[in-house]
Amino acid sequence: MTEKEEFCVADFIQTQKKIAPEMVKLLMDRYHILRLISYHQPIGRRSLSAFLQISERVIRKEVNILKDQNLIEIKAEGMNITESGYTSLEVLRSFIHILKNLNSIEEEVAQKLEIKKVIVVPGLYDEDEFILREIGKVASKYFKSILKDHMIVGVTGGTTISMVADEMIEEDLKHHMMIVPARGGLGKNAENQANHITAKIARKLNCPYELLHMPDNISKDLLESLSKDPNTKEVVDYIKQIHVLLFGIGRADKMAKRRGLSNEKIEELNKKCAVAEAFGYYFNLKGKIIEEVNSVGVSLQTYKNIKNPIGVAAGKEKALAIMPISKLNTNLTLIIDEGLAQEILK
Amino acid sequence: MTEKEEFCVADFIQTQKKIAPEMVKLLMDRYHILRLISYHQPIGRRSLSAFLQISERVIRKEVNILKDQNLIEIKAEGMNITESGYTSLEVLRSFIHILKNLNSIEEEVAQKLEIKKVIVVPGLYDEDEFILREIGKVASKYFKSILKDHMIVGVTGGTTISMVADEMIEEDLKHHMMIVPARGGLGKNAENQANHITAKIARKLNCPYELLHMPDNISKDLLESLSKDPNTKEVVDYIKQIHVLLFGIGRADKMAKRRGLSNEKIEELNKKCAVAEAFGYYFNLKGKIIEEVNSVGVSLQTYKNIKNPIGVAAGKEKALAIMPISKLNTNLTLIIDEGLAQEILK
DNA sequence: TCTATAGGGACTATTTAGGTCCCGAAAAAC
DNA sequence: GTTTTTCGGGACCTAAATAGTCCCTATAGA
Repeated sequence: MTEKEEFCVADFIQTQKKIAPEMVKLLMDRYHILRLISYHQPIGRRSLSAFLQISERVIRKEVNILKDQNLIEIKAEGMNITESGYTSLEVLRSFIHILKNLNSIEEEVAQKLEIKKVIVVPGLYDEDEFILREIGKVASKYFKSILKDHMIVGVTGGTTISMVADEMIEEDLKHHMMIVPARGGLGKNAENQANHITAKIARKLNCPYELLHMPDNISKDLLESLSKDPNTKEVVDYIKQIHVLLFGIGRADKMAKRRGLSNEKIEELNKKCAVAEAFGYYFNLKGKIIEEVNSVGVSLQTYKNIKNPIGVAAGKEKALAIMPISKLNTNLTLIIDEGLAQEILK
Repeated sequence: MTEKEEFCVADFIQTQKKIAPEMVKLLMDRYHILRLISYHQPIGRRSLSAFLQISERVIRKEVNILKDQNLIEIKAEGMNITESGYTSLEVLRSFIHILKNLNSIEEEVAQKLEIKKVIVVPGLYDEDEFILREIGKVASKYFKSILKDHMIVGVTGGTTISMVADEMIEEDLKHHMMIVPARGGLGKNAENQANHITAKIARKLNCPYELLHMPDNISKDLLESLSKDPNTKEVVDYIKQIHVLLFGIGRADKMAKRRGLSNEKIEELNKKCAVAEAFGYYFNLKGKIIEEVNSVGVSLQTYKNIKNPIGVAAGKEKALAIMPISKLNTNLTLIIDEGLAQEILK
């Protein structure tokens, strides 16, 4: 969809919003119902009602309409979304985007943070954890759209980026790319390791990939000796040439905990007003480096030169962390949920 | 709006139709109300209710919503449409077009008649005479869109084409065109004369024009002597070079009456199954010429060579007349109302 | 000045939407 | 194989929104 087309569709939707304002709520409600069914299928009336805080009777009415339109199937074991329902959901996503005027919010955020592009996903992650899946869908779509031949792609870890990988639709792009983890191992959850995500994305896009077999948090001596390992060296060389970096944005406090820093260290970071963590650096609100951890991953200098950094984040609590990160590289594309976008604009 | 864009908008509308089917009636009703207000303003609740066959109470509710959206203004003397209302109406027109799937009907009609292009205007002229104004709007827009520099444009008479001229929006196209009447005087209504319409369109588009000072129906002797008149000759020469012809389509019987033919002649035409009249010729269903009237206007041969003939017609009764006319020149663009389109497809 | 038509208020009848409970069937758990 | 849970759907009643009706006052045009 080009910009101009979207504008034209926007005209239609704005006019409709004027002449039939009731429709907004109607569409949103049904969208939410359909979306939830697609996530939890097969699901029953009562569970839906509990999730959405809409009375069972109303759910029943709405669901019957969706059934009449062949968007869902109702069986004894619950409701399932149909093929037609899936495609409608896809279209509705853009619909809601325009309906909520998220385009202008995107522009505002981009302007405030002085970065290239912002994509806002409708919904509040803080109130609905499933928004993370939406973000994953949108981010993976955008990520795939900017991939080109012979690109070197880096990915970090974290639940958010893990979701991006999960929601990525398999597709053989036929590009000669290389996907590498942008940082070492961190924390205990195997699913959210950069290595694991790297492999998952590479499998979905049918791409070659390399893994980084070392912890993220590492002593200087060990870092040097490991760097002599030819395999590690290869990956580190790739990292230095990354064209596209898909990364999650972390709060300083939470990352410090996950890294297992000592309580004194955490206290110190707090005192110095560290709000964000990225690539082994801790930043204060103004983007100043407060603490630096030895890391084999992307260095600050490398990051600053990346052509296409894609930051993904969900939840209001990330607002402060985003501020300094966006100061590092103006090429940044940020993919966030609506709640976070509102928080940033405050 | 390009084809591709329309397709995209159509996607949105079809999806919306699925997920919120109630919206169709809602939009249509409000569109009709808004349209009627724009035609009759200032108009009151009760008159609107009588026109639309909707109870006064319902009109009142709908009208209040339109007022809340600033689409209309309500004063003591009646309701008036606002600027915002006008632009919404414009967008809604295309909206309804897609909603009713008129694109596919247009294609069907074009295929059946084997002509270049068909534009179907939503609504039934036979049930709502104001549809003629809609047709006028659409036809004048299309007419203007194909005009180019140095074109010679011909226009015929009739109520339909007169409406096209009325609804044409003034605009100085800066083209060096020449507008001429495509036929002589006919009948008694001054407003509907080709001359009058020619002058009106020329004034709206700020173009030079010529008039044809002679009756359409003329004896051979008189035709020859008048043709020697230098002014007449000039116009006749223009007519032979017409690039764009804007013409109405007439039923044989009605045109015969308007021409003032004798009852015997009319009877004769009836016997020979004349259904259509154009440029002084009477045709049967198969496109065969049944009767030829001496005429200074566009000859059959001239018509067949016109690059851009635009035929405009409203009402089911024109269906049979359209058949033979469309056989004469495959470049024909036909602009008709929905009811007539349905009739043609029967 | 009179009359026709305007919008708006108010009350009532009617329809529709929503809350609640129950039932039999079918999975799921045991 | 049996029990338990969860499913959709039917039934019924109340609350609420919607629509019908009538009346009033203001205003524009004859």
